[in-house]
Amino acid sequence: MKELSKAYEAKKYEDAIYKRWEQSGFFDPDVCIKKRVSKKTAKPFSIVLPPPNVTGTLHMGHAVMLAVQDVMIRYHRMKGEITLWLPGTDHAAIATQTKVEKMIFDAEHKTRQDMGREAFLRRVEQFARESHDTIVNQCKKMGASLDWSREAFTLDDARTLAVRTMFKQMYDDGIIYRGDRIVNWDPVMQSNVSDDEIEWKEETTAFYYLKYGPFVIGTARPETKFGDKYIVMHPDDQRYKKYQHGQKLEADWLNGKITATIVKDKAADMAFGTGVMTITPWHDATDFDIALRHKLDREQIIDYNGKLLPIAGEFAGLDIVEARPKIIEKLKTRGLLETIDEKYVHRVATNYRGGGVIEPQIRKQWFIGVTREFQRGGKKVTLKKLMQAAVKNGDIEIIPDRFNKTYFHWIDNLRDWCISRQIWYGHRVPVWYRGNEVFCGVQSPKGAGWEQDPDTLDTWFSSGLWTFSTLGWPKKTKDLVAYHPTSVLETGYDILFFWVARMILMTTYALGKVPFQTVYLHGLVRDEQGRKMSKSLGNIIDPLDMISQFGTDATRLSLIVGNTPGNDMKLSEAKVAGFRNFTNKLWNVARFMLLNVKKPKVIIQRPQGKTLADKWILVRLTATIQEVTTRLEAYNFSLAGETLRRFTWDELADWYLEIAKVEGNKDRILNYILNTILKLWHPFMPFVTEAIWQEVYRGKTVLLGARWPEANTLTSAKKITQEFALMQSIVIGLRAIRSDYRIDPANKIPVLMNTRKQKKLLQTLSPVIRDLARTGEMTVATSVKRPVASVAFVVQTGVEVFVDLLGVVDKEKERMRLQKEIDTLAPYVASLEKKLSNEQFVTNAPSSVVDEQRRKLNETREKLSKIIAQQKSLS
RNA sequence: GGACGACUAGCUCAGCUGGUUAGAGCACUGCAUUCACAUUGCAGGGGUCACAAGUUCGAAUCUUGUGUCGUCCACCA
Repeated sequence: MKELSKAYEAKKYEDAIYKRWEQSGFFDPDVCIKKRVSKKTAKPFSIVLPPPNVTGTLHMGHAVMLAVQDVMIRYHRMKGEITLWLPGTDHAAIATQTKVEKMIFDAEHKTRQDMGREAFLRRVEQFARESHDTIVNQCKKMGASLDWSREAFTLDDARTLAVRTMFKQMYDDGIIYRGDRIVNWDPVMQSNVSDDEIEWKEETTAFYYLKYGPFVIGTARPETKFGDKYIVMHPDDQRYKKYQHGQKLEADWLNGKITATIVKDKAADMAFGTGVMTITPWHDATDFDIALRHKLDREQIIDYNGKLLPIAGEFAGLDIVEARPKIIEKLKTRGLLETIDEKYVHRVATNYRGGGVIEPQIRKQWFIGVTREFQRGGKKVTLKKLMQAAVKNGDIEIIPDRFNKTYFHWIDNLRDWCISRQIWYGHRVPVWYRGNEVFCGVQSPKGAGWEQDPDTLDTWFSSGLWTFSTLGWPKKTKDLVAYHPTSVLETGYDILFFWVARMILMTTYALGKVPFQTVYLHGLVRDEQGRKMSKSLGNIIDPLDMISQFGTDATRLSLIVGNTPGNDMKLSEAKVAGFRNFTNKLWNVARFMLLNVKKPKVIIQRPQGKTLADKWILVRLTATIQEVTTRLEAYNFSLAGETLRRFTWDELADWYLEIAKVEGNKDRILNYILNTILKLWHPFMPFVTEAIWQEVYRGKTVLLGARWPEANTLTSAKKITQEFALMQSIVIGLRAIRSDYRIDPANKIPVLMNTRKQKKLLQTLSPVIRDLARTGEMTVATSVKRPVASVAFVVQTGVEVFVDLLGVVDKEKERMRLQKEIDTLAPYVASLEKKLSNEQFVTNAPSSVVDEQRRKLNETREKLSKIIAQQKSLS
């Protein structure tokens, strides 16, 4: 048997292991079925990978999602389920186009308009192709066991067919419509974006009070006010009782006299300012709604480049930012400016994709009507209702469940979804026009003279189909039947609305099914101070950097342990380093076990233990298998990892292996334990476990394809645990005294034990205790005399231990040491006595609790009295 | 304005449906180095569980309120 190197070197193994996995075919469920016995009876388990942007690079957000999903996938695969993890990338229309536009402009000083649509798109596609391999290879670096044979792209042919089919179906159902509606226009990007793509930024600006006829109106945006000719007030506002709805009046305004009309509408807030406002329906969503309600005129003031139109008179052609102070000047000279509030705080809409300030505009766009009725199973339904029902009736479970509320609240406030964009990269709206004719279809219409709609679709439209478009829809493929609905969707809570909700919308509509049964939402990875990682703060922890420094397993583990659903987590390099230490510990545990085993063998059946320690470690391992399994089933990955870590380090390495050195001859049991813990750890730390597996079993099988361990609870587990705990506390007590009294490690001092009940057990265990505590001769008896120069302590069930110091004992020091013990025990005994003398407690508390307290009281009393006796005997 | 989350040892967090003498990792202190591992071992110090009131025989855990921090949502011009 070849010896393992002293330390685990992740770099030496990882890439080769990933290749080995890919060659094994186990990533592909079809191969898995063939290679393993399980077939028809096995359950399917499927996850679609939230597709990373095709032009992106791996960041901690990706790393955490890959780690969590790979834990689930590997666990279910090992359980024997037919497990599919389907990869893909997202064309991320806006992000990618913006990136390429910038690159081209920086290098060649050309805009996309300079290049033309065709040429520009060729460049974007080329970039996406080149960039694709980067992100894919980075996913592999994380050890993700994805089935690359099924890889998809949101913009490939199969997905394009799905997108067009879906669009046409919704169009035919009247759910997709085209209309003049107010949209969020980004003048910088020259496209509109959906409501969810807006980021509100708080800003302190000046707020102007202007005279408008007999009224005073307030505005933060005087540059939009040129055309204002409606005065809106609340119908119940007593101050303006004398004005009638529809009443006309003359006002002196920016460009001279204007005829204004009174509008009574509840949208006016009586408590705000003067309670009176003028409206600009073309550039404000609220105003637009008011105008819609009362069928008012709308007029465009600002063009799509953010410049003022001729209605602004002498300001026409000016950018709104430069025009504002000039307009204020004019208002002043005309005597229309009443006052200015310089510290007005309000929120400005910006494009979250780094675009400019949003200027609402009315434009003819494509929308998905979320409240439009359509037929479904003989009933009239709406998309909103379908989305609500899927979660409300329990078809989809969201973890953590508090996000249910967030989800419902979002749906309640949901407006029609604007799906058309004026950018070029993406799915073209599948609609063609010829004169007054309109054609919507999967293929372009026959005949000449048709022109296609120039707009593209919101990237989330194609992402919304992801769970089923990746499985082959609209074709009725085997995959679609086998793996849909998918089992789990795992993603960050920050895209609950963007993506999760949209998938529910699309899937319930198109398939009448939910896209997934469980949604697991992870939190954001933040820096050690809890700040978001960002380039400008320079606090980014690069997962690839962590991998190269500490290994993939350590990086993964640091993202799993201490990470709970829906909560953000803090990450530091120190944390990753800590798990690198653990990786090495596991490696060395294996190294030790191999050195102590004659021949490595795969042992799946739990062997019988001979000694107490054997039995104990088997009890603990069995409990660990059960606990880890339960935790994983409950999506409690962090606790599963901690459970395993505790077993491996605290129980196996610190106790059992040390005892194995003394007892020896443990081939069978060591083989079994090693085999089992490698399997248990594999989902969390795939590389180091596979590396050990390959070294141990000479590459005959892959751990990736091994079966998850199972074990029935052992009988007499409780007795075994108690006896072992007694042994542990004796060892710990002895070590503490050695440490306290600075006893040289080479000094093997004699120990005597007084015990009634455990004499035989302790006699059997003395060789182990002697070795672990490094003591000398050990006497166990029912009543031994305490040596003159000795110190003592008491452990469970009244076992008294005397350590013979073979010299003079510092009586004062010993008295103090015992006193300290008395000081902690005495109040405890008192509190237990008080509790048990309380009749209310004895009658109301369950008898098991009362019994337990009694037991503790007796035990502690006995211990305390012995310690007091020891203290007395000192003098 | 509404909703949600967090507040437990110096730091990061466990503590499930109320009963433990409140735990872990890191950091800290002391000791230890042929014998799997110093990316280590052994022993230790450290917490009025944010605050207040309530329910209960019993509260870190349940209820209500307060505070601090954070997140999301909302058409106040």
